[in-house]
Amino acid sequence: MTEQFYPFKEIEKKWQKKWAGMGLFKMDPDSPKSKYYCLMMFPYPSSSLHVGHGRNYIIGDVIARYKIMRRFNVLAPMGWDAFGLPAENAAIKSGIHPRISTFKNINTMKKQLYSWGVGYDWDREIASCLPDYYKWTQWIFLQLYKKGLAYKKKAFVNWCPSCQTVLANEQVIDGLCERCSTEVDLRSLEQWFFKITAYAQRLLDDMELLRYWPERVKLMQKNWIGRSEGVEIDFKLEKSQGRAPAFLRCFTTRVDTIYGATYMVLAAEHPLLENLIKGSDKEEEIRKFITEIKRESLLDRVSTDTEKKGMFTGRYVLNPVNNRRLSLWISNYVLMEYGTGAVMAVPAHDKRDFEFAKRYSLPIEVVIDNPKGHLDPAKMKESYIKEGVMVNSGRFNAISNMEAMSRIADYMEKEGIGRRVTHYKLRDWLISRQRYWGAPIPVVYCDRCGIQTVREQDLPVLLPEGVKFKPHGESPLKDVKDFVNTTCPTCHSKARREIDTMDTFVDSSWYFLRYISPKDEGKPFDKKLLDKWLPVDQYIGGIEHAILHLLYSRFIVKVLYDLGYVGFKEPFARLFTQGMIIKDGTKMSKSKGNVVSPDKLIDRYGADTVRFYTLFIGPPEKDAEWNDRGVEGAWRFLNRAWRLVVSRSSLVSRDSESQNSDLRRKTHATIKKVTEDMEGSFHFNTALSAIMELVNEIYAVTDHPSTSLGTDGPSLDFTRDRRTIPRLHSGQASHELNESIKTMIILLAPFVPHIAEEMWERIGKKESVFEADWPLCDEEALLQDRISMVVQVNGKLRAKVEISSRAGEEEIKRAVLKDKDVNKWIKGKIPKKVIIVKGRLVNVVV
RNA sequence: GCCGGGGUGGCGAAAUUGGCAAACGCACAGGACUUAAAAUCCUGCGGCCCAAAAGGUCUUGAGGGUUCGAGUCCCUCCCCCGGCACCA
Repeated sequence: MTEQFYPFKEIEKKWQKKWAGMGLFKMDPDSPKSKYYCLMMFPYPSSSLHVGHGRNYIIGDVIARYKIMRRFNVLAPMGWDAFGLPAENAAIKSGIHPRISTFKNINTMKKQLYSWGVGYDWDREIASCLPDYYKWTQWIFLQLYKKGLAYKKKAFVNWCPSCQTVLANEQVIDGLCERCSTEVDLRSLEQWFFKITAYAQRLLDDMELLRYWPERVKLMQKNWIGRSEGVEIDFKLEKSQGRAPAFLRCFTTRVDTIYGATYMVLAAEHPLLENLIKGSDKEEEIRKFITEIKRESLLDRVSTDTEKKGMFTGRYVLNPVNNRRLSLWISNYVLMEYGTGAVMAVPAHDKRDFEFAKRYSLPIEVVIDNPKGHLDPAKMKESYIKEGVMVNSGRFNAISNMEAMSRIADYMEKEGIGRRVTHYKLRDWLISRQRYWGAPIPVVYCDRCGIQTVREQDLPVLLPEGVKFKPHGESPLKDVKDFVNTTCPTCHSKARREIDTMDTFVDSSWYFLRYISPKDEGKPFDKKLLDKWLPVDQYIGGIEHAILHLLYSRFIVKVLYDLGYVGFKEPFARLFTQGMIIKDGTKMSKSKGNVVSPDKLIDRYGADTVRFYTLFIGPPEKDAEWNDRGVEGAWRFLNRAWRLVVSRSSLVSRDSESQNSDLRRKTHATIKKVTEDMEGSFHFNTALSAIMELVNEIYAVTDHPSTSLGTDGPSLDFTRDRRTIPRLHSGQASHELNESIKTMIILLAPFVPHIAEEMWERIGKKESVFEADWPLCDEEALLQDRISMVVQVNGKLRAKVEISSRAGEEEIKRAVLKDKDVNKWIKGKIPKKVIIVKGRLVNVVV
């Protein structure tokens, strides 16, 4: 008895072994071919992968395999983002060291990747938790420190009470911890920062180099960096004396509205506030109010829904353009983190100022009038923030507010009352973590010499093994005496080590550089090699890293560029962000219990079926709903293609000339479509559809026992099986049929590599299908003698006309106007116009 | 609130970028093969009118517009998803 279905188990094992043996994914450093660096975001080693994760690796594998077939020298490495909280949290519960659980997980995941048929150059594997890797993470810290880009300061930082550590701004989502969704506190702590703000402008400017990044990712980064241009203006304090400041500086992007300022507001954290209220008769009351605001949670503080509360300080400032006296307020709606912590309030033209003014009955003055209807402050229901004409603004009246914006700024700079400045929302990157499972920050504190960095030759600062994991608000490393107690690298007297570890995003901000020389013990990377291999040609990963990882990596590479370590400004030339796999309406997660494990599916249908379905489910950049029935369809198709090959020796087309040329046309149209999808959009779903159409066509032009000769004809493996197989009357397969089957196999290879290899072998090929030439589309084959043109009458589809493909416009027109269906609709009227779209359509207008 | 991305059959989705809407697949229905089932092969499969066929007619979130022709372009509006958000 022959197999009921294609024997995927043997096939997959066989070819996975062969690829490893032949070094299909080994990058050849001496190859003369052009390089292609195909990179997938390295995963965090969690317990196991589900089919949603699989999508990422399968997409990358398809691209890598395609590029191998196109004769590129492909680098497709894999590694592990192996430091991080989940392993440490598990350790707290189970007592098992994070290193052990991490490597156990790595092993599981590696097996899964292998069983998917996903290939990598495993000789280049890295894990960020290994000393030979984090040594260089620490080295990068030292380079930033030397450049003044790593610094320690006391600041209000985000603290997650559950994770017991600080978090970067980027790791706080809606005031909650990105990891555990616990509400984040603000704490004043001394912490290490990377000065990413020094690169804000360049991170913006260099987006020009990111032509092949998704627009939305660039927009998200732009938004996050949040550049805004405006004017800083000094407002003199009325009756300033004693320790009270002489003036208050505020920032505005709407300097055109300055004549409409009716009060000023300070943030509760404003550093000059203390001296302003001292001695005021309501000092106590104000102080109480300030404390109250400061106690508001971060969440409330930054929410637009939070009620605006304010209190008058009893003081006044003077508007420098018109000397108007403005009352000075404190409110929760002004934040110290942005601008100067002081805002000139223009209720007529700012939503928040309007709300506040209404609540505290502060004056509203219109200075930009609506050209569509005069604004009356007494009747306004909301602020007017659109463009308009300047009014009540002294010498700037009657011009457009857009023009006034630059003219007022000019005037202020000339008079020395204000100057143009640019602000960014981007904050410096807080990299200290009070946790164990991370790279130690290579810093030593000496009572005599102060902060000292560890010397490069003393790296790595090893993470000690014997540690109590339970967090207590400070790094668990604090309790490891052998670790903490050290000597000062400068004066050799007793000193203490920094006990915080680095944010794991530091590890992942440079890993793609290490793949180029992963075993180099003397340096983190080799500039010459790096400049050859970078930037990454294709980076593939999830959209969730649009800001965090992708922004940090860009920053670190720019720093390394400035230091002369690398010769490129951007790490990733092309970025592809794949969509999530959804199940039952939400993304797969263990806690929701909706994960689909690939292992069972691979066991039942084989890796190729799972790959096929994952790729066929929809365009890879979009989210897609997983449907187990769809897997069945992929399985059916692969068997259908398989039967074509195993019965091929007895397969012949019906002997018609025209069918042969139809088949050849379909074959070459498929080559064209698949190649376009591979080179352009990565829309593998349509590429696979096209191959399915080709298979359908092959079936259509061959005969089947059930419809023709029954049991006559050459016998073959499958005849005892009752299944219908395509087969011939007699004779041999036509050249066209052979070509189409061969083409089908090659085109399928990047997507379903195991079955493609086996089919390739079964049609008598000795070499691997990945060594075969990718077929070229013969444009000539696409041409047809006669084509069918669609005919519309007044834009409505009314007929189809068969005509020579070489027919000129006149000939087409004649043929169309002769057609009886067309005439039925023209009803003797004279055509006003006949529009001809060549090769496509004719529209007769009457 | 601002900025993106969407809305097409019962479902996943296609549509050479302004030219036959629904390719390809799933589900479903009918047929062939089978004692039977599974598998396989073939056929059908947006709505409405018509007994059926032929034919007609409507249909891409809603409404309007541009055009010989609109899923695709423009305007107004509704809904879903994502990002940012008292950012001055």
